[in-house]
Amino acid sequence: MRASQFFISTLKEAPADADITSQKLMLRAGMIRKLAAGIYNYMPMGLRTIRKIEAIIREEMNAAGAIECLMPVVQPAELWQETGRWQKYGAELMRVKDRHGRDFIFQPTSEEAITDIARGEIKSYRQLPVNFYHIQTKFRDERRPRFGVMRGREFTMKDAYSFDRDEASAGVSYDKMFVAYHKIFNRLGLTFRAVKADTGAIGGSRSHEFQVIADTGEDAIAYCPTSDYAANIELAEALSLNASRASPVLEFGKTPTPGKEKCEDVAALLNLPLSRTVKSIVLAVDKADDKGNPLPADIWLLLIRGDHELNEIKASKIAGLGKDFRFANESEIIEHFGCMPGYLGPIGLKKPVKIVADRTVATMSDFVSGANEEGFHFTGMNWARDLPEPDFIADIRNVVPGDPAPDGNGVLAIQRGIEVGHVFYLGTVYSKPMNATFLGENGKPQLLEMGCYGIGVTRLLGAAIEQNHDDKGIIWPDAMAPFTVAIAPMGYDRSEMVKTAVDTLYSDLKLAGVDVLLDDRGERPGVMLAELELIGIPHRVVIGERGLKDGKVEYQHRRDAAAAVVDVSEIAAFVKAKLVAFK
RNA sequence: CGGGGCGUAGCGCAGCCCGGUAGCGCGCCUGGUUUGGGACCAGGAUGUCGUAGGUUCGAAUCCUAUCGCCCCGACCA
Repeated sequence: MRASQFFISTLKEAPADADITSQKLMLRAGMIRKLAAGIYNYMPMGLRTIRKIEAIIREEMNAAGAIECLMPVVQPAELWQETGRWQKYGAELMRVKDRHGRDFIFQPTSEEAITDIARGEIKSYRQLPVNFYHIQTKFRDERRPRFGVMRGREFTMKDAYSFDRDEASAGVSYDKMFVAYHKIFNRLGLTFRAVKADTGAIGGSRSHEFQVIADTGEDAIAYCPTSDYAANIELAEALSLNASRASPVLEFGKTPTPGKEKCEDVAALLNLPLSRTVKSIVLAVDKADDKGNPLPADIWLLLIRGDHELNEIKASKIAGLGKDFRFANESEIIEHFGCMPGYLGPIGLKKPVKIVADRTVATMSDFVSGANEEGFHFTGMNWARDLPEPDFIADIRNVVPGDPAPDGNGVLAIQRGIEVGHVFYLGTVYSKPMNATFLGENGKPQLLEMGCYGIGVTRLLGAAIEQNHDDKGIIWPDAMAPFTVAIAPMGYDRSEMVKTAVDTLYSDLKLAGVDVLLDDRGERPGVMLAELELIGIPHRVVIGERGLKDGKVEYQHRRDAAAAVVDVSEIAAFVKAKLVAFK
């Protein structure tokens, strides 16, 4: 492609409403333009990258036996009412009425539509297994769109849905996708990690997220460098840090701690490590009588070691506490503890509360906790001796670096990631309400076993940039780059020597099928080079009279600190040898 | 949805407090000189100051409403 025949539109300064690096760079490089909050135009440069990502996804999905189809963006409400998601999905589901007043939605995902296809078309076990996918525009009316294309409202997603005769077969389908996803993200040239993920309301055990590693990621990943354990921190299991509970050594006592409301302050005052303190977190679960009138909320006390953090997802899995807990308000706390937050603890309650101790807390001895009296903490507290054993012992904290790995093969480390893919075993969650059945070998109808598999195509652009950029701009992996090679002529229109060398290389690379951009716009060198770097084309050849006099041109990878001088006669072969596609 | 902030030229911003001819940098257009790291000189174009009301002789500026956008949080997965 000649740049003069293409559309390059860069910005020296990023628009003020861009917040993160990838969004700023995509705007500056002219890949996207914002149309509304969370809604973007994809400019020619950006679309080239999207198409490259899609092509790789298609190839690998097809290779894994999935079959492409295309479901509409606008779907009738009835399907969503069948599964109950018309209500459950909430305001994030974009609803629209047609001219007759009939309800439709903009698809945020396509389980309903594909299940409707499946129940109509799949009649026999002989048609199974089958996996359909499409690459289609999604719309989720996010409360707060942000991070550019990484959390937009409109985005492109590849979503695949597998149908199987039984759970064992569904597991095979799942594993195929798991492998295909590794191939896709490897081919895209990204550093990523497949991590165990929370299965949320759907339940079940099979769910993995594919996280692109980047410090700016929204998700925290716990992994074990010496084994293959990796999980989203929401899910990563925290073992007790004490092998067993040590025998009490200290006397139980009350210590004045005026003004020391945080564990850190109390530990400092008492000259104890933070790991000897226990913090109290008070949660409430609202109750109502048969008529829906509110009753006093159930109050729960969660105990976490002073240097740990509550994991709300884990807490929500405690029987009785459930998903609908909230933090208790001040009056509830005073009513049950007789004290304001800051000095709360499990001893000396005014009213009974349910006490949950984190696994580590349950094995602590001689610990420090609030005395339920302003300005005082208890020290030398011991389970059984000074207070009853906790009602519940559970894993309710986030793992921290250095924790033992749950698989017993080392210690955990934590890094941040951007979720770009998710594979999920669904079971019959959708086939059941929609009555999607097939006839089994026994001639009887059975529910289809399903799995779903998503890849955020447009989010991948942002994730790749978050992972691969420097202060000059984007550094695309070869497979995603809008152009793989840039030729930067110094004086294309002024020097016959330059023009000849440039044109020769350009046609040679084009003939070889390389995606090459010839910058023939006549920009000054500084502008041209700065823009090519901003756009992030990974390979660049600079050709000017200065070098050609000695028969030399320059090659530089976007990550190289300096250019390599290459014989003009060898440059085409030299470049091809550098390309991932030719390796 | 709660809290905070911002809407002035394509982009980045000043002007607003204290009402009186709408500005700066970049970009853009024309001509010239330049051409190996975001050139220089000369000339030029571009705004219903987000929108609608109100106050006033007079509103970008003060008041009210409204829309849009951004940030933090909550929510969602």
